Amino acid sequence: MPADDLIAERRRKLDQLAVLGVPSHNVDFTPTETLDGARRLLARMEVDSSGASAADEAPDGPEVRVAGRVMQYRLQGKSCFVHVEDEGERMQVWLRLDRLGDDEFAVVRLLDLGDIIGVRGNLMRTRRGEPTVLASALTLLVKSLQPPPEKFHGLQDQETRYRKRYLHLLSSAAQRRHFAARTTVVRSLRRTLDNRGFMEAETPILQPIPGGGHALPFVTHWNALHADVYLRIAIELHLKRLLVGGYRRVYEIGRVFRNEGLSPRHNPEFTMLEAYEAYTDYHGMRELTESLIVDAANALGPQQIPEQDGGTFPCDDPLRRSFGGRELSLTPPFRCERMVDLVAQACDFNPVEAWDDLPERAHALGAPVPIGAGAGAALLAIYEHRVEPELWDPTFVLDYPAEVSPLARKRRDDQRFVERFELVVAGREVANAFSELNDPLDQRQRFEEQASLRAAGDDEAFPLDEDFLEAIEVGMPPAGGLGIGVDRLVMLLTDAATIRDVLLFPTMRPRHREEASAEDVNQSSPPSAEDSERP
RNA sequence: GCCCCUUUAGCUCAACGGCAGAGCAGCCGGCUUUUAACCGGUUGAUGGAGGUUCGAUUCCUCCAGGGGGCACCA
Repeated sequence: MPADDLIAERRRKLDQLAVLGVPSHNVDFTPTETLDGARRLLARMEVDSSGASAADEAPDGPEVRVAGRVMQYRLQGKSCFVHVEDEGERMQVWLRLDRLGDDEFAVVRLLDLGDIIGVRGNLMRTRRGEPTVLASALTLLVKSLQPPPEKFHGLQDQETRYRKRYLHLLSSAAQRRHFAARTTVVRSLRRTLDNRGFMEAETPILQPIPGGGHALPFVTHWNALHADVYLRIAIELHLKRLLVGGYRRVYEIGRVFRNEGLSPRHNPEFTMLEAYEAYTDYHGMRELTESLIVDAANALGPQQIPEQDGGTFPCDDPLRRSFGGRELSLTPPFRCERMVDLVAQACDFNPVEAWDDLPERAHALGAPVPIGAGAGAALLAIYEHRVEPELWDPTFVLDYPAEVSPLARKRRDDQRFVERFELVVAGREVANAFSELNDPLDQRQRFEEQASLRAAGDDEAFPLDEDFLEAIEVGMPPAGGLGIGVDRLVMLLTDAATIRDVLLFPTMRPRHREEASAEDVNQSSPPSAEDSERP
């Protein structure tokens, strides 16, 4: 039956309800118990009465009011069982003609899966032992006009799951728990930072010059100024300005936007945590990173972890987790290695000694090196090609080539490297941090190197940001800075295979060409500034 | 951007190139302790456009969406 017919059928029921004088949307119903609370109340009552009233001829238990969405509906003549669901809990409701009377039972006959109802009634157990509210009054709170997903198999279609997440969520308690876990992680990140005296800041998303990361920005248009502006690709440069302004510890958890394709690990908009602390360096950030991750894992609690024979066993240590069918240990302290040492172990040469040969060696190893790349970029390419995918348990990879780190402070003992680490877990980068460059002369020089890369065609090289340089010239305290891809961290901690499984509303292509062109029309004739003047 | 897979009823799934089936949901009828309730009846579909063929859900081409991989990317 076409969807339109199913909707028409439900609208027909609205008309019938109107004839009965029953509003389709009611607001004056206040539950006395959550479904879980009602269940516990029943259990408590049974304990208090020493089980004496558990017999099937038992009188009614305490009266409650509960509400929820109708997920199952079993009408049998003059009696009807429904399961309502709310906050991930389900509870059976028993609607009987002899309790409700003809008028309200007529409403029962017009119920559909997906409706939201409120029930006043008494707690009891049915013959099969199921906790049940035996209804003495029924209030239709919301009539649903759309057919819900299949009640047993749920919503299987990946595309619909992503595009209509509300359907996915309402048909799957497991999904709701999954996304609640994301909130638990984010809340834990904030708590860890707040406890350490960090101040949460909100900095601009619309920026005249996008900076702080290697990425292409989205461009948008500011009508009033007849000027293009960019959506931020990183938070970094504004948080550093706040250090100049005198805050000692600042952070932001917010959305950044990168003009890239989609993949299981990439969404064009994603959530970044960046934190900056004065008078410390990347070693301080290392300690902070470890705490953030350990705290988040502990906040999530234990998880089933995989066994060699393919099974799983429950483990009460939240730091022993499962990812992709393999055990992952987040037990601190995390391993800590210099990039050059890791490369030396994986290949049979010392990259520091072979410095000038690195582009050639990278090429020989099949590591993709950008054209015109120097030794530093080649070292990074070798590392990413040969080492990074093999790192499983958390590993801090220290001391990146200066060439690929234009915002990090150089090592005093070797100017070819900067004080920077990335934390790699399960072959993926989860965090990136460095001792922040606060020498304006060095910073200007690095920007100029980037500018020449830009001129050579690297459109992801950093643009020179004069306003930022001016801020650094005022004087930024020595500081450590940290960035964590929150979505990827959540993936790790919740064993999610794709970033879309940790984003409530992942970016999707417009479904039809018509949709896309409709947006084009809007963009080509935006409302003028005069038309949209605020009151 | 490239390669592979995929798209059948509102949902979940079938169908050697030969009349497109089922379960759930819906509709009609029955049923006052059901549990994916049950019983009888019933409505409803091949992503879009071409092509090959007597005949296309099936084979081919193109387009669109989705999934996976590569590349880009952190």
